[in-house]
Amino acid sequence: LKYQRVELARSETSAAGQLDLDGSADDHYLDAARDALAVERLASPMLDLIEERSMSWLYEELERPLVSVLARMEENGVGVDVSELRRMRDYLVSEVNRLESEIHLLAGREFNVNSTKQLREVLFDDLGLTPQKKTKTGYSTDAASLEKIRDQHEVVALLLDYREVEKLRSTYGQGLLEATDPDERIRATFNQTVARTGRLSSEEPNLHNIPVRTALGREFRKAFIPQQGYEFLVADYNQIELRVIAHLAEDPGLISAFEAGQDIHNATAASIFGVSVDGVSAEQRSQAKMVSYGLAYGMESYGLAQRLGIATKDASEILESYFAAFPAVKSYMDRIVEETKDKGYTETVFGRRRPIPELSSSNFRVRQAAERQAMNAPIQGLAADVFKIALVAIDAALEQMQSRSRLVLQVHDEVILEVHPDEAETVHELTVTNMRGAAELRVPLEVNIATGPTWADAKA
DNA sequence: CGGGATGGTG
DNA sequence: CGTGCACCATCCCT
Repeated sequence: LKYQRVELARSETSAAGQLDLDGSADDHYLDAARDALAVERLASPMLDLIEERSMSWLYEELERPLVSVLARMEENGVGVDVSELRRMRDYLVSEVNRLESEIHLLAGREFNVNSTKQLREVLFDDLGLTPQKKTKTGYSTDAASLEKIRDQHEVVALLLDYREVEKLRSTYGQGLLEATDPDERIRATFNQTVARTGRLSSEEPNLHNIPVRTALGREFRKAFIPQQGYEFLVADYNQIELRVIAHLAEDPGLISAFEAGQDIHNATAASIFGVSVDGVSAEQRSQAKMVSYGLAYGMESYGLAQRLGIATKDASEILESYFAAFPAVKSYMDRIVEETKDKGYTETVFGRRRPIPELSSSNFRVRQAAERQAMNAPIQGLAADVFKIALVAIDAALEQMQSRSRLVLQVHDEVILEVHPDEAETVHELTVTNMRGAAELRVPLEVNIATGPTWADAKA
């Protein structure tokens, strides 16, 4: 147990024995006593460090108040419709069984479909299909690789279906039921000090990755419900990371698109492909979306090509067009990498730091990964700051009005409340106001908001 | 137990 | 040559 200038040696724990009044010494008490001692010893030097690094606002006004907000959310938990969950699990179990049998039939033998090792043998040895990329242990069987050999054998499409259904069955069907308390609520742990960018994370269970992209997966959101007589209110930031990029890069084109309230992906596509905003095709909009998000993470033409299913050369042209249309974004990315190299860490306007020492690595790959982190951390970090400010403010506003409505979930840029009908209008209003007003960026913050009887229904 | 592969979210 | 950030859970396998 060691931190900076303070070290609490193992021997110190013997002093904790003094708390053991009845003599029935127990590891549990020793641990608690050691924790208490550690806090006592660490508080002062750590507060000094916070002050020294000008992080007092971040700590006193944001992170510390957030502790009790998250504690309340954890304690409340979120309601689930257990019979709906069971129905889904049962359906998924039967589908998995059906697909497994069909796969065994087509493969010509029984094997564990969940074992990549066995699956590899079946696909590439028995059936002689064409391997795509490699992993550390052999040929890859991931979805992208299977997609490329879909036409070589009819079992491949079934495998892709199987993977989707088995994922939903195990992680969500079975997993969420096992995580449900007797009062039919799920209580996750929200970690405040795990994600290096300042985001929150959720574990046991992870409520930050409940499916939404496929129709079948999205069904799980129907099982998340408010307490009897209440309604869900879901509010999320519209394009917060792209707005943060516009803010940080001070890019005139991005800023004016957001100020004009344009559909940002349409506007981006129009700029990249040199067409009018009305003349953007669905494919162009979709490609523009991939470019916008990809670049926030330092994606290169190869990666873009993989995701768009086009030639690297074409992807490279699209990227060039993007940076030509939004030149400030390019210079911002270059600038932030250099700055981070000098300082050794990235920093958000609210003072949140992320050290990135690997920027000086002699290993090219490590250094390149570090550069991408340096590009991404200020963006994801500032978005996280803004979101946390809103969360604390919403909670304070609810507290102040002695509300019966309460926060039950948050997912990076989205908050979910269960709202008492009498408070619907007030809570709607305070949620939007506090989210929009969380920070003053060079572009407006917009919030989508909707209500409904389940998480699935509360989508605008 | 822990690493690797895979895949779910923002 | 390798190729997008941040997480967490499940399953296999050693």
